[in-house]
Amino acid sequence: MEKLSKELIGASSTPIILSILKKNESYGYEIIQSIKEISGGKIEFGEGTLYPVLHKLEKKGFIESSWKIAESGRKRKYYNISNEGEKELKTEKQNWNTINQIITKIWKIEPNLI
Amino acid sequence: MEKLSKELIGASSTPIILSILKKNESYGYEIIQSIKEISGGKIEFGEGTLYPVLHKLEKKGFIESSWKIAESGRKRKYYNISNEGEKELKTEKQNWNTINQIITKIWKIEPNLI
DNA sequence: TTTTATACATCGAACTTCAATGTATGTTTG
DNA sequence: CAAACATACATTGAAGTTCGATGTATAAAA
Repeated sequence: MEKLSKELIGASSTPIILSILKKNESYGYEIIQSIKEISGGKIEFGEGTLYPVLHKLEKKGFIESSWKIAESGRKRKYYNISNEGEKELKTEKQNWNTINQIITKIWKIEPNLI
Repeated sequence: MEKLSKELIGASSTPIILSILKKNESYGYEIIQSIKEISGGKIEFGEGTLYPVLHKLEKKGFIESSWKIAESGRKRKYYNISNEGEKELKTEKQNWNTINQIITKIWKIEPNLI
C-alpha cells in the first residue's frame, strides 16, 4: 500500500485532528500514534507535519494547549478543542460531505470500476 | 453557501479534471465552466488556479494538449487524458475512497450530527 | 552504558492556491 | 461603429503548506 498524497493529507489533517480532540484531550506524539492506529497504518504524520498544524490550529483559536506532567514524569503539551474548534469541525464535515458528493457524482457520470 | 477550502480544492482538482477529460476532451475555459456546473456553483476554479494545474498534469504526462481552431474561429488548447492519466485517475480514486473511509470511521467513533 | 522510545520544536526546499494582471479576439449592444 | 462583454490563454508574486532533516531533552530498556 503506497502512501497517500500530500494533497489528501492536507485536506484531512484538520478534521481528523479536531475529531480526535473532540473525543479526548491529547498531545502531539499521541495524536500521531492515534492517526496511525485508526487508519490501519495508512496515514502517518511525521512530527514536522503535525506540530506546525497544531500551532496553526491554536493560533486560529480552534484548540488550546496546556503543559502537564505525565505519570511518567515527562512533560507533555496537551491540546483541547475549543468552542470555535467544534464549530470549525462541523463546517469541515459539511465541506467534506459536499465535495465527496460532487466527486462521487462525477464518477457516476463516467463509471470507472475500481 | 460559503466557498470550499483551499485544501479541499487541492485534494480534488486532479481527480475532477482527469474525470472530466476521461469523458470528453476539453479545454481550460470549458473545464472551469464544467466544474462550476457539475458542482452546482459550489466549486469555482479561477483561471490562475486551473491553468497551472493543467500545465503540471501535462508535464507529468497525465494529459496531452493540442491547439485547435474552434468553429468560432477562436484558438483553443484542447486536452486529452493519456494512458498514464487513466492509471493515475484510478489511483486517485482509490486514495480518495481510502481517506473517505478513514475519516468516516473517525466520525462514527464520535458521532456529530450534522 | 548504550540504545530505544517518548516528546517537543524549527528549518528550508519544494510545491500550491489564487487574486491580479496582461494579451488577444470574437460577439453583442447602445 | 464604438464600446462593452465574453471567451481564451498565460504569468507573477504573496502567502501558505508538507515533510524530511535536524536539534534538544528525558525516561525506560537492553
